[in-house]
Amino acid sequence: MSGDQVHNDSQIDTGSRVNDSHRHRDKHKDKEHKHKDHKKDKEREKSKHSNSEHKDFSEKKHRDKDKLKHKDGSSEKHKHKDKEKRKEFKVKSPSQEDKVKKEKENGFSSPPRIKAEPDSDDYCFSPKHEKSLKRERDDDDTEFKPKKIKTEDEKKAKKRKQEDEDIKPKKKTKDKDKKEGAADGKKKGKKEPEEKWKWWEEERYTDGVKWKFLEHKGPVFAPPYEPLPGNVKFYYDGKTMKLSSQAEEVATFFAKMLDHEYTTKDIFRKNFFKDWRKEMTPEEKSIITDLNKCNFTEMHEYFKAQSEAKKQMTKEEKQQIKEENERILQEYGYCVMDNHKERIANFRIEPPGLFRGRGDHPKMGMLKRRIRPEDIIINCSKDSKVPKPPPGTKWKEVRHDNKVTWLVSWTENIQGSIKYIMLNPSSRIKGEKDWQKYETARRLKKCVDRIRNQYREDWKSKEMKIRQRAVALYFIDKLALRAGNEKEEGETADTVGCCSLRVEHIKLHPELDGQEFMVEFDFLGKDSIRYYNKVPVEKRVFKNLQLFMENKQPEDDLFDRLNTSILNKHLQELMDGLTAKVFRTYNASITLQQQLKELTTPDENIPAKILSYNRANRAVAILCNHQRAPPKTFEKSMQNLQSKIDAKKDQLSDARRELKSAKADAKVRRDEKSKKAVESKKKAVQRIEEQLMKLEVQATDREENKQIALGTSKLNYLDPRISVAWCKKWGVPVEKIYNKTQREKFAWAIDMADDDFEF
DNA sequence: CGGGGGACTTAGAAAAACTGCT
DNA sequence: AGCAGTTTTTCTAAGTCCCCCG
Repeated sequence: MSGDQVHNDSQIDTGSRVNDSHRHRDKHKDKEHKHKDHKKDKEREKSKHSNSEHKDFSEKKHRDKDKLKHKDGSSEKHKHKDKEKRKEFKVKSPSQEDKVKKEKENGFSSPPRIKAEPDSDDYCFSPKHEKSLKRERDDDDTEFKPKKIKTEDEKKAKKRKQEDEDIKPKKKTKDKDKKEGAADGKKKGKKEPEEKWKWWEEERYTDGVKWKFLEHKGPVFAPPYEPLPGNVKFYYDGKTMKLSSQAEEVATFFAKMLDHEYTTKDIFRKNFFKDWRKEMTPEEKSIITDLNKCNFTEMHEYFKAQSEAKKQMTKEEKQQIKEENERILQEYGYCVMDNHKERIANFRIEPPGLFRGRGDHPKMGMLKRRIRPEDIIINCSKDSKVPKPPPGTKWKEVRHDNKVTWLVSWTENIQGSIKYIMLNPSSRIKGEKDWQKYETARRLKKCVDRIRNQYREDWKSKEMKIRQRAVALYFIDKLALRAGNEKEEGETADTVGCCSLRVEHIKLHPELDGQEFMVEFDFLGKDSIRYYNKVPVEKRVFKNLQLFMENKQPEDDLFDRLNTSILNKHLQELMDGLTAKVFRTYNASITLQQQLKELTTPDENIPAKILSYNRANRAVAILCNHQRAPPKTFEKSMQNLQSKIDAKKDQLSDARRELKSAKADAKVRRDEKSKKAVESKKKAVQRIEEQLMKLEVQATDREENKQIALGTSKLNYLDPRISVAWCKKWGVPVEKIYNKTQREKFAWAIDMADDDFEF
């Protein structure tokens, strides 16, 4: 952990980093000039500049010189094709695999080190289970009731428990009833008393198998299109025009978005119009030739009125809708996987609409078409009840693939990618993976010093490729950059990650703001969020960057001999399971842990502790560049808070004044009653002071959080056990840190982390 | 070995739900 | 009760990484 400090210092700060240019849709627009042929350019560049590249690597010349050689070089690592080891859960050849798997922490093979409990040993599997898939769907080994046993769960460990509440997959049958949801109608009041299934105390599948039994009801489709009432007109070129249902539907998509800025964007309009015309009848097509002559305002008004009306609905009506939703949730929102009822994340098929990518997306405005049953692939187990397609339709395919976790998939028409319906984060299948992710990051912690030393050595390598790899890895480690896969030109917004950085994305300053060897980063990352940062780097890195940039055009790749696949292959050799993103997880979690240590003051009250927690969380969010648009109501809400604070201050001075006079009074009168009065005034002052403090803390927290999004890191990067341990250590209720959903997702951590957990 | 497909994680915005007033 | 403000949930785009194929 000591080794981390070095890094952490630089990682934390970054006050300068978040700037107000939240998302730069346009910023790079001009330079976005034809990267079209960028890829080819790159090749060209390589040969063109090959000389310069070599000058430093004299004896390597022949090696680097021509691409052929170059390729050989890379093929070295290629031989490690036997990433079998990585594939721990894959079907393995029994022999060599065994030793490998030993190392696996939550790795689905070795006895889970879970609570590191001494007594859990006897529960370690005897080798024989080993390849057997545990978790048969023995419908009834219910016997055992996992009670709350926290510490002495030795016993629980040995047997697999089965939650009483979980259903018996077999018998569940067609109870479409489910009115129970509606029955005890009173919102959250429902009973939820059942014991939760502790999947983390069970054995895991060791081979690629993800489940043995899977049954579900299939997806919920988007409601069919309801044509507009006759009085809502569309006008073309000033004249009213009745559209065919098909064309009208697409028109409504546009009409609904009318007050969005992007309906004014050229690309959006162009893409929309093109796709809209495809939906028109030949007549419509011949008439409607110019989007600018289309008038959607009546439609737009109509939808506004609709949503207004919806808000005005009576309580009863709203309640009814709510109940209907609950019914659908009960019917379609759950599946049975291996004896347990699990929540599905997104059981509704995405409705049709106009695609809006993030940032400057070349496909914005295109029509996202309606998904029909014929587009849907169902995945479930052979012995389950296969979901029925809506009457008169069929599924595209029903398959039974238990090597994947999805229940439903379809191909989306904008990018041609596959979309899935999968389980909720609270499910076993997601939770195990999440847990495993943090275990991998903790393994990195054990060898990160070695890896850092190695890449520092590699900065001096004679091979260009290795130097590039080493510098890129340094950025990934120090700055928590994403790997940066290459993307297809023209298919998506122009964003980059580490390996895909271009020369134009960094500036070198031999000296800046009084510091030497500064690198200024400015690029659009995932979701077109701008990354802007000025960092001092080591001299060697700086020199290398100069070298990499020599004789290149701004639009050339900075690391022209590197890509994520090369990098990850290398990482895989350094540590089993290591990939670029593990560094983000590791650095995020270790930063949280270290910041919590640093910021928590033992005798502070709970609100102050929570502020410290949020600050630690914030340090991570800044490191990972998790930004958000400042809430529209931010200024106002800040003002409100401030006036609350002012009011509270007034109240406080009033209370103090009263206390004073009560004291004086007591001094004079010296009776019991006045003494009591003093006491109560004192209490009041104290109470108000506390309230004031709370408000002030809140204000600070909010201000500091203006454009920082904490959620992403909390949900995806911070080992929840660190937070849970911190809560336990300082007596902060875990609900203060995690809301209900989050507690469900992190149930495993809440259950297993003690106050002394160390990442 | 490079390109593409596939599966799964990570991401911020928007919608919906909730809360605490007045 | 209606709201304004805040928090939670939903939504789905956009990444990562692996595998397979030719």
